[in-house]
Amino acid sequence: MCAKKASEQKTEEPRCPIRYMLEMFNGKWKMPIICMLAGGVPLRYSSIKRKFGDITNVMLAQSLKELEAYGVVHREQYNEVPPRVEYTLTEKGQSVIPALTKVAEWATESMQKERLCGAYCDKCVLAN
Amino acid sequence: MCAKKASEQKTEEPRCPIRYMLEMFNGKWKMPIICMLAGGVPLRYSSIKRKFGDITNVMLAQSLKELEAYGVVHREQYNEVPPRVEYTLTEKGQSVIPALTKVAEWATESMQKERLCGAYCDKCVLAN
DNA sequence: GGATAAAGTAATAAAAAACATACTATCGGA
DNA sequence: TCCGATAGTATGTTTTTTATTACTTTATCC
Repeated sequence: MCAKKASEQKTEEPRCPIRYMLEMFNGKWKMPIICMLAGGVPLRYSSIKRKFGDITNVMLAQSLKELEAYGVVHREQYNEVPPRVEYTLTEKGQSVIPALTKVAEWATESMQKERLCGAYCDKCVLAN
Repeated sequence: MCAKKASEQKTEEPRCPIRYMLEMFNGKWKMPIICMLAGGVPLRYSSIKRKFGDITNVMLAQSLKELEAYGVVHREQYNEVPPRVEYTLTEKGQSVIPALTKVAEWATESMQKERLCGAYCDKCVLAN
């Protein structure tokens, strides 16, 4: 009836949208990457890596690849030497920003109420 | 300057609200539990367990305990036999619902565009 | 000719999350 | 006296994530 990804064929239940989102953005880095790209400026692999400071090649490459597979991140490769690869949000990726911003606003307010210094984040564009 | 939880004392950086949220709702079950409680009806331990169907005692008890520690879930114990314990969202827990609803709406639209049958979820109240 | 930069990959190890199974206390009812 | 229901705990195992370290390619610069 409805097309499903191979990994989801096993269940015929209607899928929970929250779980769909959790699957797409699972792990430690995917949402922060989306936030970082939310500014609209194309970012190179090395630039993302430098901005985070504490992400490994393995995690960054894997996260970007999975986000690309989900259609939220676009990878543009320029055949230069040394190679240049730029990442941007796709239309789908951009479409999640308003919702993520809501979440970031809520989180910022919560942190402020608890005096947890959540005033701003220098790595992502949201809630600034 | 700002009060911080013990676990966060190590870093003096401003915290990213998205990471704060990810820490609070980490794992497979916490967001779905919040969604399930979003209806406003107090739910018993066994009732939550039954609604999910595939959550273990360990995961449910642990998730509820952590959500309680973060102040988003309230646990009310009635000293009856057999024991009765009811869970509800706290004010803080309720305050996240609009943001989560935005996310659920985005996810539902995405799933529909991809024909992934995301029309509704019978376990949570959001995006219905 | 060797160092350097970018954007990764490969292989392995460590840590964390999730799962499976069994078990507990208490009291009322059959 | 044994059974069942509730709300979990205890313990061990498997699975998944994350981290560590080293390595690759290509062409230009010194």
